[in-house]
Amino acid sequence: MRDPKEACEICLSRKLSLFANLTEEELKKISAAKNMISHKKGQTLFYEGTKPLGIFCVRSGVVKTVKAASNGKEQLIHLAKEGDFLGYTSLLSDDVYSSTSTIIKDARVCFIPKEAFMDVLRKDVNFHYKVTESICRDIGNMEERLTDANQKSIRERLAYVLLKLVNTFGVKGEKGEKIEIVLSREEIASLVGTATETIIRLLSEFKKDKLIALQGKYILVLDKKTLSKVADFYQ
Amino acid sequence: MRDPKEACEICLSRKLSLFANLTEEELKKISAAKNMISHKKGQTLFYEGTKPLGIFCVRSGVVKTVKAASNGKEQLIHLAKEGDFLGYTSLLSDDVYSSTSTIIKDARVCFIPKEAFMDVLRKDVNFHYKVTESICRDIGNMEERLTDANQKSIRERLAYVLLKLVNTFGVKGEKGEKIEIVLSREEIASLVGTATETIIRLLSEFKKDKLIALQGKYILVLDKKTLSKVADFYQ
DNA sequence: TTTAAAAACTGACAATAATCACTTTTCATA
DNA sequence: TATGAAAAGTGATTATTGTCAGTTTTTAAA
Repeated sequence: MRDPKEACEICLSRKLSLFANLTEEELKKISAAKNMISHKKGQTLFYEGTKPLGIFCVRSGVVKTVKAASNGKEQLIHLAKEGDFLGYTSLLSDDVYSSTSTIIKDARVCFIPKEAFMDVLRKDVNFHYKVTESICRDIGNMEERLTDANQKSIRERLAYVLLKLVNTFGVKGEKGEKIEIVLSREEIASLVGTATETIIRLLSEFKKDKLIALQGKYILVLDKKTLSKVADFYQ
Repeated sequence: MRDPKEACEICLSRKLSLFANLTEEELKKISAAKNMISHKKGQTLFYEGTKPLGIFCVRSGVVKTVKAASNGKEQLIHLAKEGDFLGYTSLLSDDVYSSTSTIIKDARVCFIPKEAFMDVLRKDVNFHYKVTESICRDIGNMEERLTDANQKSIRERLAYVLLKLVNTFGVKGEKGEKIEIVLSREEIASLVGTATETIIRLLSEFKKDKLIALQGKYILVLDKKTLSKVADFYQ
């Protein structure tokens, strides 16, 4: 569904994004070129293997990015929220999308065509710097995730993933912090890199140990401190 | 050991690097600011957690980059050879080094101080593009590695690592391709993300199955086709 | 409200990989 | 070339995780 545009100049999510410090003029250019589209859970923004024609900027909602392994399994690479850009690394390396992005919480997403984006990148050195800086930070994060994936047990990794989720999507309540995003057991499994059944079993162990609680579809993190310990060391 | 400088202008490795298309003037600036240092196997270029003061460019030899997991284990992140840059993502994200880089094959490495590097980056938009493009490609590679790490068995991953090594360091011989780099079983284990004993056992299986052969310290890849199959599917 | 499908969950079992406690081989150097 | 240390290799055992074959619960739509 194509929405009436909301100008980038007045967009609140923008403040959180790489566009935070663009000039009025640059924002107008992008606003003029972009589309804002409302998406329902389950809709897909782009598919692995197709060619990027621009970049996506999340106004609201949550988008998951998934990569297919050559043996058919799937890896959840990233969860994008308000202010996050999607698909720009493929655009910038002039490659096809390395992964598929799908809405998992109803979202409004702006699409900015390649030319408008590249134009700002070309003309605004500060913006280019910010982009570079952000990508370099991503590399650091990926190195850490790779290290964890290879050197830690599933139990440690799940604990770590829960802590990351609570950092990004956590909302403090009376008892513990609620992860304000619904992920199926299968999706958590694909994020951690394990079988769905293993996630189910570990979550109920964590629950038994009072590290987490379940509130309907949501996970409440009760004991971050102990969870951090579980994430770091074989107990 | 500090060496007499070899000017970037006449450096053969440069053609393989991100510096390939710099102007004469830019190269002179960098040449003037840099140091070339010869390193023996085992010496370390920089340590995880320290602040980058510039970037490293490999003239010859091989450098491994290793990251410590929070549980004390180690992950081999990258093997850099002639023409490869090291430490620039940490520099560009204004962060401490996320990993440690150590020589594993006697090397000559140039150190380019931050200011000289940033100066070229600031003034030469094309160079900045090339850097961005390269980092974005790295992101794609890391996504693939993460997916493999999480979704594949050790056997598949070892097969995949051997294929990657032969692509990068392979030299064709009469029978198969020789991986022209000496890695200990422990280092291969840290690259694949498993125990040393597991690597030893799998390598001798691969040898038994005539996928590889051992020639002293070197590994010969005999059957890339079957190895690719092993890398992709549970047999 | 019924009903079919999807998701969550459980238990048994098998497979994979880690760990430990060695032996053997290789290598550097005294 | 002797020798001690490091690396490679082996075997037995255990722990972890995956797979399969279900049941139960939840959800969405008729």
